[in-house]
Amino acid sequence: MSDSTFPIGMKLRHARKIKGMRLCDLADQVECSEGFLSKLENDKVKPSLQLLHRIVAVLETSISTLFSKTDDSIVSRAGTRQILHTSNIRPGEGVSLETLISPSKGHLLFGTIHIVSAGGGSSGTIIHEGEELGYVLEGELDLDVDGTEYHLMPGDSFFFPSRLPHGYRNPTDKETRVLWVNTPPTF
Amino acid sequence: MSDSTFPIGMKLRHARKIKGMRLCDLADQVECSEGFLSKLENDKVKPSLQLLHRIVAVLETSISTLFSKTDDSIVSRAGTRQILHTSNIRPGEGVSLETLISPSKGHLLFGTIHIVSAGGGSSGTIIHEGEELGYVLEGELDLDVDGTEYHLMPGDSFFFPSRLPHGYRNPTDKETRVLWVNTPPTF
DNA sequence: CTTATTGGTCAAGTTACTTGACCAAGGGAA
DNA sequence: TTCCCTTGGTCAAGTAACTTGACCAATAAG
Repeated sequence: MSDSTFPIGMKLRHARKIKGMRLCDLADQVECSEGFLSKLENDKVKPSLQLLHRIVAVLETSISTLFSKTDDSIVSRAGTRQILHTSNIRPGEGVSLETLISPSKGHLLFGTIHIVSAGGGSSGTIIHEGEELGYVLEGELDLDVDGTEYHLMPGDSFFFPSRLPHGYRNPTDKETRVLWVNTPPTF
Repeated sequence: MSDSTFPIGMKLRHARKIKGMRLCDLADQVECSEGFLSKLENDKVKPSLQLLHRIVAVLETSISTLFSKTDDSIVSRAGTRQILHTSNIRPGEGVSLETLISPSKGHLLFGTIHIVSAGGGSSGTIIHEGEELGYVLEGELDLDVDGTEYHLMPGDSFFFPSRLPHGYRNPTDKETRVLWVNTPPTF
């Protein structure tokens, strides 16, 4: 039973929740039984590779993501974290990401510190599934969610479903740092 | 019915969930019916002030907190947030939770600021499903995860699967504030 | 050809919450 | 007083979503 079973249940459940599906919805689309999916999400059965394939297809994730080892460095120290510059990827945005959780996929949570330089901001309002939670550590931020703009000061926080179109900008001439957590990386 | 009823239902539900109580548990302690509490949390009835008093006593919140205006669901401002006291923790070991996410059902993310008073901390290492992410805003924290202790300073962060036994303590004589996000909301 | 094991199905059970029917107590107005 | 009506509840049946146990077809092994 529970020999060397890799615990993918929780990840599957999360992937399903992200899509707002019930077990019966998923069972419907995957064409298997609801009960089996329940047992699967509770790590009480092992699925066939074929079935698993159909499941990850519907949930829009991948088997490799599912089985990737979740990084176990528990604590990350201030100043020691990997910093990614989005301008290396898409030029001219002036946003850096300090990774709180090593983005080794398969996590349910994803956390970064958005370091938004003066005048910088996000570009394309990315719309995806999941939820976003943020907390302004330092500086100010103009956050635009679903057409409404919010001016945030240190200590303010925000929360919204990722499906709402959203973007942000730092209107000041000082750097802004925002702790940003969202559900899953979708890698 | 829904005339000028201030919507306290969700806040009550949230306060209850924080304490890990079911409707029947609360009904038991408050000495009223489960059904009435359900309707109350769904803003379908108005309670007597007496009953409400007993409820907030058990949930360790206050009527004034309950009726304080929570602004828009997306942004919550520093200093305006609901504060809950956890007391399934040993008495006198002050930990308060400042809720970042205005309580609503079905969220994937749950975020609070743990305000740990000098010498305070969690007691029973609670084990549940999901993942935990934290960031020390201010003060210091001794975090114990799966038998290993970490001493955290401001700006340090941590991340671990909730299934690992964990607890924390503030070893200093200054208040510590930790931004804490987890998934799923404590059920 | 038996006998086990694997990968499932199906329907009954459980949990936690919700809802509708009802009811006792108090407070006017006639 | 009696009648009615609102308020603040109770109680038990209903429901949504998940879980579990019994079982079964199709290989695989002896």
